[in-house]
Amino acid sequence: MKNVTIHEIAKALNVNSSTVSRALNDSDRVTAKTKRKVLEKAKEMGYQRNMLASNLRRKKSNTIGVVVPRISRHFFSSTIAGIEETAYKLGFNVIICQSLEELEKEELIIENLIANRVDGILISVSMGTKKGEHLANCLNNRIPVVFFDRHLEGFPDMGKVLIDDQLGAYRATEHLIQKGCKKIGHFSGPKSLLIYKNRLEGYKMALKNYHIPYDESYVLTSKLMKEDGLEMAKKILKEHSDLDGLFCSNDTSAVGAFGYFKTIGKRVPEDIAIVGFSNEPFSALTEPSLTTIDQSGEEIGKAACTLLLKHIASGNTLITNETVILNPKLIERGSSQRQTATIF
Amino acid sequence: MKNVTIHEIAKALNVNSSTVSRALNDSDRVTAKTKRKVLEKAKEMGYQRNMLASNLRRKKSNTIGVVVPRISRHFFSSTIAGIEETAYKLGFNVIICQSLEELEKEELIIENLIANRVDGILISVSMGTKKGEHLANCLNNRIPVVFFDRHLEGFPDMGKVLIDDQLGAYRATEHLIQKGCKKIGHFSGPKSLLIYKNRLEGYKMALKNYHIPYDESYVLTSKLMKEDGLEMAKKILKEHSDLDGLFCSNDTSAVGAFGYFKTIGKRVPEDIAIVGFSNEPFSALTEPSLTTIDQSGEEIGKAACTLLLKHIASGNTLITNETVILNPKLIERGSSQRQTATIF
DNA sequence: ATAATTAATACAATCGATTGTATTAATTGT
DNA sequence: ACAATTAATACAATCGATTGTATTAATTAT
Repeated sequence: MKNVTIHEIAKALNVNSSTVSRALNDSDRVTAKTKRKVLEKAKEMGYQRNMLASNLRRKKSNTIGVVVPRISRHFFSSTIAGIEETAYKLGFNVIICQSLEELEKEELIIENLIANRVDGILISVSMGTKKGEHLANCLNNRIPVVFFDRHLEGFPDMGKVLIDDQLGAYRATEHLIQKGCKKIGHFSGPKSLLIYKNRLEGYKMALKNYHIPYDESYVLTSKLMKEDGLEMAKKILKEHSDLDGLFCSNDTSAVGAFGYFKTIGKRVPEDIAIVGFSNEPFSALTEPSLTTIDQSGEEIGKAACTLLLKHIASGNTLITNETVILNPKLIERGSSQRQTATIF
Repeated sequence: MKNVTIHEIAKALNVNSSTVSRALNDSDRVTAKTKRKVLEKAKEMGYQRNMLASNLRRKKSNTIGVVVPRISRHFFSSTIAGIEETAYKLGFNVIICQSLEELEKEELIIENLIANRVDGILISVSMGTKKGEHLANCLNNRIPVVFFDRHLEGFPDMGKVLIDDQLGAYRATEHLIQKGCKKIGHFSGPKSLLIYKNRLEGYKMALKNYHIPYDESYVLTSKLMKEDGLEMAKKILKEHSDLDGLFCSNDTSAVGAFGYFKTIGKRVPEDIAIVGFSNEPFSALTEPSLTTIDQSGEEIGKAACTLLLKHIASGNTLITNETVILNPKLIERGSSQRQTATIF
């Protein structure tokens, strides 16, 4: 069975293919009656518009490319959910690609997205991405780029959607203080990553604001795996048996600490209140459930996609350093629900 | 800056665009010297091949469409990872779409994939998908379809990659028996879904094989949320205080049961051993960690993609009911590690 | 040295939809 | 009723790459 094109329809109806095209696109240059006839015939013949041809002619693909390090990470998949929802509403398709944290693959992906003439690109760069020539190349091809979450410095012509890590950490720490904690520890991550530096800053700032002295020995650094959490919990308790609150830079390490506290009979949250960071899906499932900071991947995705589509719609006036900073949200759960110390 | 096409390159080098095209495609109809010249010029001019034009002409998009209910579910995102890896190796692009469990959206997606002339479609149908006209329509357009995980009955011309749920459940139950459990409960899901029926069957079969009488009252049914797990745990213990093993049809409900057992002082695994199903990322993080059945999304994705690409490569000889059934794997963790009862 | 063969490149049609311009048909005004 | 205007449709070029066929150049054979 041959592929049905507008030309077949035109022939069958004895009209010109341009009329068919206009009818299918609901142009006002064609009568309602003709439209009806065309639509009918199209359905009858099982016509499926060829987007390749359409896109080629219009020089628009109505498609945006999304590049993330790894699709199976919850944060990214929820980001994608947000992007998809937004794009979908405006009739855009989404091509999703994963760099697997490798610059080389990321470069290939970008090359490919350009070749496919996407209308724009959303990217959260890989850990291996130090330089951004491949991204600059997008702009050369008049394809706007918006970073979300992980971004590169020095690209003023690209939009950015970031989360305020410092604020998130501040809120987490403040929450612990408001729950009556006086001796609050902090598990930090590799200082090479900006997010962990910012979270540490937020922690410090909250302490300062509430007149709690900052003590370096309350801050431990690791890769924040579950085992690290356990080890750090052990270590911090040995040094500070009076610990009554803990703010972890991610949920995984919080779960590790959790486990250790339980084995030695410390109760959570009665003896030690815990707040994590990220709101991983499992943090609602722990016992007690884990208070944490929600980065809302969905929100980030929506914001990034909105920013990108706005610029596409504006006919690609280059994005001059437009940066959206989102506020993370505290998700209060069991691990921090201790009776507030009565002050009066 | 104008978009560079093969024609610009041709003009610049004073050759014909067909020669440029062939040079770029490394055809043997053009001299090595000319190829070199063309490649050089192409790079110099910043040429980016227009895939839309190429695909239109070749009537191939080198792209496959993937449709899943929800990208943020770990199982699906790991499936996609497997698909991507396989497709990528063979030079195929992947368009990922989510139906959000709605037939209507799924239909739109399929429509769109056909319009974009994808070379094939991989789909795990939505819960709302009862009929498959939209999928039949793919075959009408000579686009092969392969189901993975969730499939529709009555489509002999589409490939299928499934997991043997019954076997998985059998292994889970057998494992509990081998760990010395005698009174094994089972949390089942909505019986409308085949997977839960099959898991129940596997549970029964294991009991039978090991001469343990099947008792209906040891099987509870729910939607398998965390709260359901907690409730069911409470209920089953009330009726059967001698419960010493529990096989849950998913990890989430297992975590719920977990929590309840702990609050009433039942130890896991010493008093009650637990096995879940799915190997969600959080199941390695619970305390103790959860023994479970791994469905290996990656494997399924790879298998499905391989099957599809095989048929695309074969020039779309229709897939006559090729079905691949994968074996789930038992992941032994803490929640089932009790000393094996000495028999002698 | 010329015919025969092969290699290298040029020409032109094609993929299917879109769109500016031209043409014909229908409507309105006077 | 005829010109003027507007509505509806037809024509033809275009998007950029591919590919079968034709042509020219280079090589080999006789």
